[in-house]
Amino acid sequence: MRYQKIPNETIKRLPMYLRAISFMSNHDSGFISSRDIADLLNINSPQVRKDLSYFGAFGTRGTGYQIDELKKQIRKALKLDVTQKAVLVGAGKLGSALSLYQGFKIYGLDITAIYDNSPKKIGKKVGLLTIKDISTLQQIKNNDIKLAILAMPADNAQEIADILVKCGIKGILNLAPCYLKVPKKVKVTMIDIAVELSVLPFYT
Amino acid sequence: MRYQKIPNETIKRLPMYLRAISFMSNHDSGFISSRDIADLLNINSPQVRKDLSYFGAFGTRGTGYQIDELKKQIRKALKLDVTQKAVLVGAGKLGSALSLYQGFKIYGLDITAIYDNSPKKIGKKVGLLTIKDISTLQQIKNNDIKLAILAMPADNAQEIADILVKCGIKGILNLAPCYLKVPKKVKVTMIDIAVELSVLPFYT
DNA sequence: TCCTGTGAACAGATTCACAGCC
DNA sequence: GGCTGTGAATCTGTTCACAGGA
Repeated sequence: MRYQKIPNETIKRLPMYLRAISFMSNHDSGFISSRDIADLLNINSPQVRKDLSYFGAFGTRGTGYQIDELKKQIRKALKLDVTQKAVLVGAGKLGSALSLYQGFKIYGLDITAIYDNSPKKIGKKVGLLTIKDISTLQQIKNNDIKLAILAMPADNAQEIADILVKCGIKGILNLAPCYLKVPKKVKVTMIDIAVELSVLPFYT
Repeated sequence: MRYQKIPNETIKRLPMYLRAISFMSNHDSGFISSRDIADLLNINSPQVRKDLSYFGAFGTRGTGYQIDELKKQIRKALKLDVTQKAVLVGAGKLGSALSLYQGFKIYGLDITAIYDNSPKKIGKKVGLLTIKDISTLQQIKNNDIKLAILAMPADNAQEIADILVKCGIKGILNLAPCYLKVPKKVKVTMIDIAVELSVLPFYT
């Protein structure tokens, strides 16, 4: 395989492949084909093969992909072969829902701390984590945490984002309905459920 | 303007423009330029103009777009000029967070009901809504509801989706980490926060 | 001069067809 | 026969340059 720039769209699909494989790990043969994956995600199979081929040729012609090997390769491609620590800011309903969510595990993501500014919440437990005072957010600097989830109202999200960037955070998942200004080296993904819902009527 | 197919990417950006405008409604002049919008969203201004031009030419050269008119036109393009009713399935932490979220308003989206299967929750209130028994979900058939949000575990999401489709739902926002099989005429958007987070390390 | 509207050039992503190996 | 890997063709979306009106 010659070097090619990897499309962003490919990167977005890789975690979906990983989950699809987890769904099907009960495949008795230990192998899975590009078509198996494609059917589950409603895409076509050359797409799956092309995506995977950007990272090497680890399938077997006539047989498919060995499941454990494929998982390992996708994790490696996404840099998820080491556990990635994340910090959660905001312990409202959304934040606590996320801290209890088990779906991060298959990606090797680990929510290591949760912060809030409400005195009522600080010190309380959600799952295994104790909610910490947001004014102590700088602590994360020493803990090799590269990811953050912002699950808080929009009004002081920028302020928190600035602190996170200072603490060396490299990627932010922003669930607050506002646009964050960050240095170019920091990657921000924004999810706004209202935006996603508002697009649906167009297609009806 | 001649007829052209409207890119999906354009449709995704329109609600963002709408929110950007809402942010800036305090613009004293009553006008806003493509550059104002572009700067806020970190995109470039010809993109904004091209997107808007698919739906007609409602700007004024030298001046920009009249804010109220622009809002009206974007709402119309997205079919949000009438209130779109949505039903929420799942009254866990995520579901109740959504039912209390005020951000749907600017899009004319109205959460009209919330359902759950837990006897503990049925009958309780979240905000202004009373949680209804999921076994009565068919009620929505008579109420001109075209949208649904699935905020529930993956295990019986497909079953609920089937009922929703039978009830005439045209668009589903799926927050459960599973792929839904629905007829082609039904549009499904899936949001998986773990997937979004798992993509970030690649870019670090 | 300022800013919109838009065809044309360009860049990015998907699909396809098929060679190659099990 | 079955399934992968991949260049080439196609399709989709973005950027640019500039004409033209306020």
